[in-house]
Amino acid sequence: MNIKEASEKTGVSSAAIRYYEKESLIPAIDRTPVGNRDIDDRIIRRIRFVTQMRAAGMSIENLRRYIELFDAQEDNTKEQKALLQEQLAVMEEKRDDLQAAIDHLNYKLKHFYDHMEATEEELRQLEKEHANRTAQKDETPEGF
Amino acid sequence: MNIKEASEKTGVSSAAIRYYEKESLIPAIDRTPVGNRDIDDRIIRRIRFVTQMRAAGMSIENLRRYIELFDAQEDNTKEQKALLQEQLAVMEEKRDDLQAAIDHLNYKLKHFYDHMEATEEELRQLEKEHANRTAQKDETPEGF
DNA sequence: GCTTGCCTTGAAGTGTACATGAAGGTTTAA
DNA sequence: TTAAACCTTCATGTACACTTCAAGGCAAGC
Repeated sequence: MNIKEASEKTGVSSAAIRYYEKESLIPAIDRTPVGNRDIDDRIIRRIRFVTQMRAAGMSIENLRRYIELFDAQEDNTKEQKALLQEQLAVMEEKRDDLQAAIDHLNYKLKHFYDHMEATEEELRQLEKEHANRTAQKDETPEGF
Repeated sequence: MNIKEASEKTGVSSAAIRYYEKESLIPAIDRTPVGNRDIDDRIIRRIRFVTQMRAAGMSIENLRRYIELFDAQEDNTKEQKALLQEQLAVMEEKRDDLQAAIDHLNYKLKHFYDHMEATEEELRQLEKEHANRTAQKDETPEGF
C-alpha cells in the first residue's frame, strides 16, 4: 500500500508518517523499484502504536528510546521494563490529574445546574454563599 | 505577596504568571505604588485553576474562552455549561485513551515478566506465540 | 505529448507555551 | 553609596511536533 492509503488507514498524515520514519519511531519502510514507500501491516501496526502512545502523552524522544531498546537484539528486557514502568508512572499520574480536573468540572456543572433549577431557592443560596465567603480559607471561591 | 513568592507557592514560574495575566487567564493583578505585582489569594487560586486545567490538557485558548465567559457579568450560564461539557468530553476521552495505553503497557510488562520468570516454560511460550502468529489478524504482534 | 495524480527529498515555516535577555527602576543591607 | 535582589516591559529565543513548500520523478489516461 502506498503512503496515502496508509495515511487514510491510520489517520496519520503522509508527512507525519515520513517524519516518524525519519525519527525512527517506525522501522525503515520498504521501497518499490521507483523508490516509493510500500507500507505493509507491520508498519501500520507500528504507526498505530506510535499514535496510541503519542495520544497518551509519550514524547517522540521517549518513544524513540523505547523503540531503540525494543529493536536492538541484545537482552534489554530490564531496561525495557524500567522504561515502561517509568512511562506507566507518568501516565498514571496524568490520568489521575485528569480525573481530578474532571471531578472539578463535574462539581462545577452540578453547581450550575443547581443554580439554574433553584430559582425559588435563590435567597437561601445567596445567604449560604455569603456564609461561605465569610468562613472560607482556601476553598476555591468565585468558581475557581 | 510579590511574584516570586507567588511563583514558589504555586510552582508556576514568574514568567508564566506574567504570561497568564497578559493572556487574561487570570485577572489583572493589583500593583504596588511602584508598579510591582501584588498577588493575593484570589489570584493564587486562579493560577491553580489554570494549572489544573492546563495539566488536564485544556489549551490556553479554551481556558481564556471559558474565563471570559465566567468573568463577564451577563448570565452566561448556558454557554459556560456548554463549554464545560465540551471540555469534559475532551478530557474524558483523553482519560480513556490514557487508560487504554496504560492497559497496553501493563500487558506488555506482564508479558516481559512472564518471559523472565518462565525460563522453563520457554518452549510452550514459543509454541503459543507461533499459534498466535498463524491465527492473528490485527492483534499487535512483535510487541507493538 | 500533456495533464493529472501520485510519489520523492530537503528545507523552511507554523503554532503553542512558555523561557530568556536587555535595559532599566526601586528597596534593603552593609 | 553601592551592591544585591527584587521588580518592570518589550523583544527575541527555544522546544516540540509536525506542516508546508519547492522542485522534480514516474505512470495512466485522453
